Amino acid sequence: MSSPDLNLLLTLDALLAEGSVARAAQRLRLSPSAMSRALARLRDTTGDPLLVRAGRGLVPTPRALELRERVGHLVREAEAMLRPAAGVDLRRLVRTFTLRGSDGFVENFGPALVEHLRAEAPGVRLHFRQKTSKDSAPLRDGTIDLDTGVVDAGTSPEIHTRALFRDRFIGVVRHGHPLSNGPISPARYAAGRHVLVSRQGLDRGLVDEALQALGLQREIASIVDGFCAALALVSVSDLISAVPERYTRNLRGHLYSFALPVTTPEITVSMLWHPRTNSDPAHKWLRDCVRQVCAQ
DNA sequence: AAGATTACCGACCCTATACA
DNA sequence: TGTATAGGGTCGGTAATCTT
Repeated sequence: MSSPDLNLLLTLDALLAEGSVARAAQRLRLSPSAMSRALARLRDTTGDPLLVRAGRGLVPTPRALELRERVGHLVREAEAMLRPAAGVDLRRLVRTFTLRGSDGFVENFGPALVEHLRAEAPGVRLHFRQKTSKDSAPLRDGTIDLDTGVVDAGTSPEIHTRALFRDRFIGVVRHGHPLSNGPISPARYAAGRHVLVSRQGLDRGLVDEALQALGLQREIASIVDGFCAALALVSVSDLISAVPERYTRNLRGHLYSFALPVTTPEITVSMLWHPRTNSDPAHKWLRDCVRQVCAQ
Protein backbone atom coordinates (compact mmCIF):
# COMPACT_ATOMS: atom_id res chain seq x y z
CA MET A 1 0.00 0.00 0.00
CA SER A 2 1.48 3.36 -1.07
CA SER A 3 1.43 6.34 1.28
CA PRO A 4 -0.69 9.32 0.20
CA ASP A 5 0.96 12.18 -1.68
CA LEU A 6 1.58 14.75 1.06
CA ASN A 7 1.76 17.52 -1.56
CA LEU A 8 -2.01 17.14 -1.68
CA LEU A 9 -2.14 18.80 1.75
CA LEU A 10 -1.00 22.07 0.14
CA THR A 11 -3.63 21.69 -2.56
CA LEU A 12 -6.31 20.89 0.00
CA ASP A 13 -5.32 23.92 2.08
CA ALA A 14 -5.55 26.23 -0.95
CA LEU A 15 -8.87 24.75 -2.10
CA LEU A 16 -10.50 24.93 1.32
CA ALA A 17 -9.18 28.41 2.00
CA GLU A 18 -10.31 29.78 -1.36
CA GLY A 19 -13.47 27.68 -1.87
CA SER A 20 -12.86 27.84 -5.60
CA VAL A 21 -10.86 25.79 -8.06
CA ALA A 22 -9.94 28.86 -10.11
CA ARG A 23 -8.72 30.92 -7.14
CA ALA A 24 -6.88 27.98 -5.57
CA ALA A 25 -5.19 27.44 -8.93
CA GLN A 26 -4.17 31.09 -9.04
CA ARG A 27 -2.80 30.86 -5.50
CA LEU A 28 -0.64 27.83 -6.31
CA ARG A 29 0.22 29.12 -9.81
CA LEU A 30 -1.49 26.24 -11.59
CA SER A 31 -4.04 26.15 -14.39
CA PRO A 32 -7.70 25.64 -13.33
CA SER A 33 -7.69 22.27 -15.06
CA ALA A 34 -4.62 21.08 -13.13
CA MET A 35 -6.29 22.21 -9.88
CA SER A 36 -9.50 20.46 -10.83
CA ARG A 37 -7.61 17.24 -11.35
CA ALA A 38 -5.81 17.72 -8.04
CA LEU A 39 -9.24 18.09 -6.43
CA ALA A 40 -10.27 14.84 -8.11
CA ARG A 41 -7.21 13.13 -6.60
CA LEU A 42 -8.11 14.55 -3.18
CA ARG A 43 -11.66 13.25 -3.54
CA ASP A 44 -10.27 9.85 -4.44
CA THR A 45 -7.78 9.88 -1.52
CA THR A 46 -10.16 11.12 1.18
CA GLY A 47 -13.23 9.31 -0.11
CA ASP A 48 -15.23 12.54 0.25
CA PRO A 49 -16.33 15.02 -2.48
CA LEU A 50 -14.91 17.83 -0.26
CA LEU A 51 -16.29 20.62 -2.52
CA VAL A 52 -19.54 20.15 -4.41
CA ARG A 53 -21.14 22.21 -7.15
CA ALA A 54 -23.64 24.84 -5.98
CA GLY A 55 -24.68 27.00 -8.87
CA ARG A 56 -21.55 28.25 -10.57
CA GLY A 57 -19.36 27.81 -7.51
CA LEU A 58 -18.47 25.14 -4.98
CA VAL A 59 -19.47 24.65 -1.35
CA PRO A 60 -17.57 22.61 1.26
CA THR A 61 -18.89 19.33 2.63
CA PRO A 62 -19.00 18.79 6.43
CA ARG A 63 -15.78 16.81 6.12
CA ALA A 64 -14.12 19.72 4.30
CA LEU A 65 -15.24 22.14 7.04
CA GLU A 66 -13.80 19.77 9.62
CA LEU A 67 -10.49 19.58 7.76
CA ARG A 68 -10.13 23.27 6.86
CA GLU A 69 -8.63 24.50 10.12
CA ARG A 70 -6.59 21.35 10.76
CA VAL A 71 -4.94 21.32 7.35
CA GLY A 72 -4.22 25.03 7.69
CA HIS A 73 -2.33 24.48 10.95
CA LEU A 74 -0.55 21.48 9.48
CA VAL A 75 0.68 23.39 6.45
CA ARG A 76 1.85 26.39 8.54
CA GLU A 77 3.68 23.99 10.87
CA ALA A 78 5.32 22.16 7.96
CA GLU A 79 6.41 25.44 6.36
CA ALA A 80 7.93 26.61 9.64
CA MET A 81 9.73 23.28 9.99
CA LEU A 82 11.34 23.62 6.58
CA ARG A 83 12.50 27.20 7.06
CA PRO A 84 16.18 27.67 7.95
CA ALA A 85 16.59 27.67 11.73
CA ALA A 86 16.64 31.08 13.33
CA GLY A 87 19.31 32.14 15.81
CA VAL A 88 19.11 30.48 19.20
CA ASP A 89 17.92 32.37 22.29
CA LEU A 90 20.75 31.41 24.66
CA ARG A 91 19.14 32.94 27.77
CA ARG A 92 16.12 30.66 27.30
CA LEU A 93 17.88 27.60 25.88
CA VAL A 94 17.30 24.46 28.00
CA ARG A 95 19.44 21.61 26.78
CA THR A 96 21.99 19.02 27.86
CA PHE A 97 25.08 18.57 25.70
CA THR A 98 27.18 15.43 26.05
CA LEU A 99 30.90 15.98 25.59
CA ARG A 100 33.43 13.21 25.30
CA GLY A 101 37.06 13.78 26.12
CA SER A 102 40.18 11.92 27.13
CA ASP A 103 41.10 11.57 30.75
CA GLY A 104 41.94 15.04 32.04
CA PHE A 105 39.69 17.03 29.72
CA VAL A 106 37.08 17.70 32.40
CA GLU A 107 39.69 18.51 35.03
CA ASN A 108 41.60 20.87 32.75
CA PHE A 109 38.95 22.57 30.60
CA GLY A 110 35.72 21.72 32.45
CA PRO A 111 35.68 24.57 34.98
CA ALA A 112 36.24 27.31 32.37
CA LEU A 113 33.74 25.71 30.02
CA VAL A 114 31.04 25.41 32.68
CA GLU A 115 31.60 29.03 33.70
CA HIS A 116 31.50 30.20 30.08
CA LEU A 117 28.21 28.38 29.48
CA ARG A 118 26.67 29.57 32.75
CA ALA A 119 27.33 33.19 31.77
CA GLU A 120 25.78 32.88 28.31
CA ALA A 121 23.18 30.11 28.63
CA PRO A 122 22.23 29.30 32.24
CA GLY A 123 19.78 26.59 31.13
CA VAL A 124 22.47 24.54 29.40
CA ARG A 125 23.91 21.52 31.18
CA LEU A 126 27.08 19.65 30.26
CA HIS A 127 27.38 15.90 30.54
CA PHE A 128 31.08 14.98 30.40
CA ARG A 129 31.88 11.44 29.37
CA GLN A 130 35.19 9.66 29.50
CA LYS A 131 36.69 8.67 26.16
CA THR A 132 37.37 4.94 26.28
CA SER A 133 37.79 4.52 22.51
CA LYS A 134 37.90 6.52 19.29
CA ASP A 135 34.70 4.91 18.00
CA SER A 136 32.63 7.42 15.96
CA ALA A 137 29.36 5.51 16.43
CA PRO A 138 28.24 7.54 19.50
CA LEU A 139 28.59 10.75 17.43
CA ARG A 140 26.60 9.15 14.64
CA ASP A 141 23.78 7.90 16.85
CA GLY A 142 23.65 11.07 18.97
CA THR A 143 24.82 9.47 22.23
CA ILE A 144 27.44 12.21 22.36
CA ASP A 145 27.18 15.69 20.83
CA LEU A 146 30.82 16.67 20.68
CA ASP A 147 34.04 14.72 20.89
CA THR A 148 37.59 15.92 21.53
CA GLY A 149 40.86 14.24 20.80
CA VAL A 150 43.50 13.58 18.19
CA VAL A 151 42.19 12.99 14.66
CA ASP A 152 43.82 10.03 12.93
CA ALA A 153 43.22 7.48 10.19
CA GLY A 154 40.67 5.73 12.38
CA THR A 155 38.36 8.76 12.44
CA SER A 156 35.29 8.20 10.22
CA PRO A 157 35.51 10.30 7.04
CA GLU A 158 32.05 11.83 7.47
CA ILE A 159 32.93 13.32 10.86
CA HIS A 160 33.60 17.08 10.90
CA THR A 161 36.73 18.20 12.75
CA ARG A 162 38.28 21.46 13.84
CA ALA A 163 41.67 21.87 15.48
CA LEU A 164 41.54 23.34 19.00
CA PHE A 165 45.23 23.61 19.89
CA ARG A 166 48.62 22.05 19.33
CA ASP A 167 50.36 20.39 22.22
CA ARG A 168 53.73 18.85 23.08
CA PHE A 169 54.79 16.30 25.62
CA ILE A 170 56.71 17.42 28.71
CA GLY A 171 58.22 15.54 31.61
CA VAL A 172 56.66 15.64 35.10
CA VAL A 173 58.04 14.61 38.51
CA ARG A 174 57.25 15.49 42.10
CA HIS A 175 59.01 18.48 43.69
CA GLY A 176 62.19 17.26 45.33
CA HIS A 177 62.67 14.51 42.78
CA PRO A 178 66.34 14.23 41.65
CA LEU A 179 65.32 15.39 38.15
CA SER A 180 63.94 18.64 39.59
CA ASN A 181 67.53 19.80 40.09
CA GLY A 182 70.12 20.31 37.38
CA PRO A 183 70.19 19.78 33.64
CA ILE A 184 68.34 16.74 32.31
CA SER A 185 70.26 14.79 29.69
CA PRO A 186 68.63 11.96 27.68
CA ALA A 187 70.74 9.46 29.59
CA ARG A 188 69.83 10.89 33.00
CA TYR A 189 66.15 10.97 32.01
CA ALA A 190 66.19 7.40 30.70
CA ALA A 191 67.87 6.13 33.87
CA GLY A 192 64.78 6.89 35.99
CA ARG A 193 61.69 4.75 36.52
CA HIS A 194 58.71 5.80 34.39
CA VAL A 195 54.94 5.62 34.25
CA LEU A 196 53.55 5.24 30.75
CA VAL A 197 50.09 6.51 29.71
CA SER A 198 48.42 4.23 27.21
CA ARG A 199 44.68 3.88 26.68
CA GLN A 200 45.23 0.78 24.56
CA GLY A 201 47.50 -0.80 27.15
CA LEU A 202 50.64 -0.65 24.96
CA ASP A 203 53.98 -1.05 26.75
CA ARG A 204 55.89 1.65 24.84
CA GLY A 205 55.15 5.05 23.39
CA LEU A 206 56.55 8.05 21.48
CA VAL A 207 59.17 8.77 24.16
CA ASP A 208 60.50 5.20 23.96
CA GLU A 209 60.91 5.56 20.19
CA ALA A 210 62.76 8.85 20.61
CA LEU A 211 65.08 7.31 23.24
CA GLN A 212 65.67 4.28 21.04
CA ALA A 213 66.86 6.59 18.25
CA LEU A 214 69.58 7.73 20.69
CA GLY A 215 70.42 4.17 21.67
CA LEU A 216 68.72 4.51 25.06
CA GLN A 217 65.99 2.59 26.82
CA ARG A 218 63.92 3.51 29.87
CA GLU A 219 62.30 1.32 32.52
CA ILE A 220 58.49 1.40 32.39
CA ALA A 221 57.57 0.66 36.00
CA SER A 222 53.85 1.26 35.53
CA ILE A 223 51.26 1.66 32.78
CA VAL A 224 48.04 3.63 33.32
CA ASP A 225 45.19 4.51 30.99
CA GLY A 226 44.96 8.22 31.73
CA PHE A 227 46.94 11.37 32.49
CA CYS A 228 45.26 11.94 35.87
CA ALA A 229 46.33 8.52 37.11
CA ALA A 230 49.87 9.12 35.86
CA LEU A 231 50.09 12.48 37.65
CA ALA A 232 48.64 10.98 40.81
CA LEU A 233 51.33 8.31 40.80
CA VAL A 234 54.06 10.84 40.05
CA SER A 235 52.98 13.09 42.91
CA VAL A 236 53.57 10.44 45.58
CA SER A 237 56.51 8.51 44.13
CA ASP A 238 59.81 8.90 42.30
CA LEU A 239 58.17 7.89 39.02
CA ILE A 240 58.55 10.10 35.94
CA SER A 241 55.79 10.70 33.43
CA ALA A 242 55.39 12.39 30.05
CA VAL A 243 52.10 14.22 29.50
CA PRO A 244 50.77 16.84 27.03
CA GLU A 245 51.65 20.28 28.35
CA ARG A 246 48.46 22.26 27.63
CA TYR A 247 46.14 19.34 28.17
CA THR A 248 47.32 18.92 31.76
CA ARG A 249 48.11 22.55 32.66
CA ASN A 250 45.57 22.72 35.52
CA LEU A 251 46.56 19.29 36.82
CA ARG A 252 50.27 19.89 37.44
CA GLY A 253 50.04 22.72 39.97
CA HIS A 254 52.10 21.02 42.71
CA LEU A 255 54.39 19.07 40.37
CA TYR A 256 57.69 19.89 38.69
CA SER A 257 57.52 20.06 34.88
CA PHE A 258 60.43 20.07 32.47
CA ALA A 259 61.12 19.95 28.73
CA LEU A 260 61.81 16.41 27.58
CA PRO A 261 65.46 15.81 26.62
CA VAL A 262 64.26 14.04 23.48
CA THR A 263 62.16 15.30 20.58
CA THR A 264 58.65 13.89 20.27
CA PRO A 265 56.14 14.86 17.59
CA GLU A 266 53.59 17.57 18.46
CA ILE A 267 49.96 16.53 18.65
CA THR A 268 46.89 18.48 17.53
CA VAL A 269 43.85 18.24 19.77
CA SER A 270 40.63 18.72 17.80
CA MET A 271 36.91 18.69 18.36
CA LEU A 272 34.82 16.27 16.32
CA TRP A 273 31.11 16.31 15.53
CA HIS A 274 28.66 14.63 13.18
CA PRO A 275 27.40 16.47 10.05
CA ARG A 276 23.86 15.98 11.42
CA THR A 277 24.54 18.68 14.04
CA ASN A 278 26.62 20.96 11.82
CA SER A 279 23.85 23.50 11.12
CA ASP A 280 22.18 23.35 14.53
CA PRO A 281 22.64 26.90 15.93
CA ALA A 282 22.88 25.68 19.54
CA HIS A 283 25.54 23.15 18.56
CA LYS A 284 27.41 25.83 16.60
CA TRP A 285 27.41 28.00 19.71
CA LEU A 286 28.68 25.08 21.84
CA ARG A 287 31.55 24.48 19.40
CA ASP A 288 32.40 28.15 19.54
CA CYS A 289 32.46 28.03 23.36
CA VAL A 290 34.79 25.01 23.38
CA ARG A 291 37.05 26.67 20.82
CA GLN A 292 37.26 29.87 22.89
CA VAL A 293 37.91 28.07 26.16
CA CYS A 294 40.64 25.93 24.62
CA ALA A 295 42.22 28.97 22.97
CA GLN A 296 42.65 30.77 26.30
C1' DA B 1 -20.82 34.38 -19.25
C1' DA B 2 -18.29 32.27 -15.51
C1' DG B 3 -16.45 28.52 -13.37
C1' DA B 4 -15.68 23.39 -13.20
C1' DT B 5 -14.55 19.33 -15.65
C1' DT B 6 -12.66 16.36 -19.26
C1' DA B 7 -9.97 14.82 -23.53
C1' DC B 8 -5.71 14.93 -25.35
C1' DC B 9 -0.85 15.79 -25.48
C1' DG B 10 3.86 16.49 -23.86
C1' DA B 11 7.35 16.52 -20.14
C1' DC B 12 9.32 14.22 -16.57
C1' DC B 13 10.40 10.50 -13.46
C1' DC B 14 10.91 5.74 -12.15
C1' DT B 15 11.71 0.96 -13.15
C1' DA B 16 13.05 -2.97 -15.74
C1' DT B 17 16.06 -4.75 -19.05
C1' DA B 18 19.97 -5.25 -22.07
C1' DC B 19 24.64 -4.64 -22.75
C1' DA B 20 29.54 -3.31 -22.30
C1' DT C 1 28.79 -2.35 -11.80
C1' DG C 2 27.57 1.48 -14.57
C1' DT C 3 25.11 3.20 -18.63
C1' DA C 4 21.67 3.45 -22.27
C1' DT C 5 17.03 2.63 -23.63
C1' DA C 6 12.11 1.51 -23.63
C1' DG C 7 7.77 1.54 -21.41
C1' DG C 8 4.46 2.93 -18.00
C1' DG C 9 2.64 6.21 -14.72
C1' DT C 10 1.86 10.86 -13.09
C1' DC C 11 1.04 15.54 -13.57
C1' DG C 12 0.35 20.05 -15.80
C1' DG C 13 -1.06 22.81 -19.95
C1' DT C 14 -4.32 23.86 -23.84
C1' DA C 15 -8.63 23.52 -25.76
C1' DA C 16 -13.17 21.91 -25.71
C1' DT C 17 -17.30 20.80 -23.19
C1' DC C 18 -20.57 20.90 -19.48
C1' DT C 19 -23.40 23.18 -15.85
C1' DT C 20 -25.72 26.86 -13.86
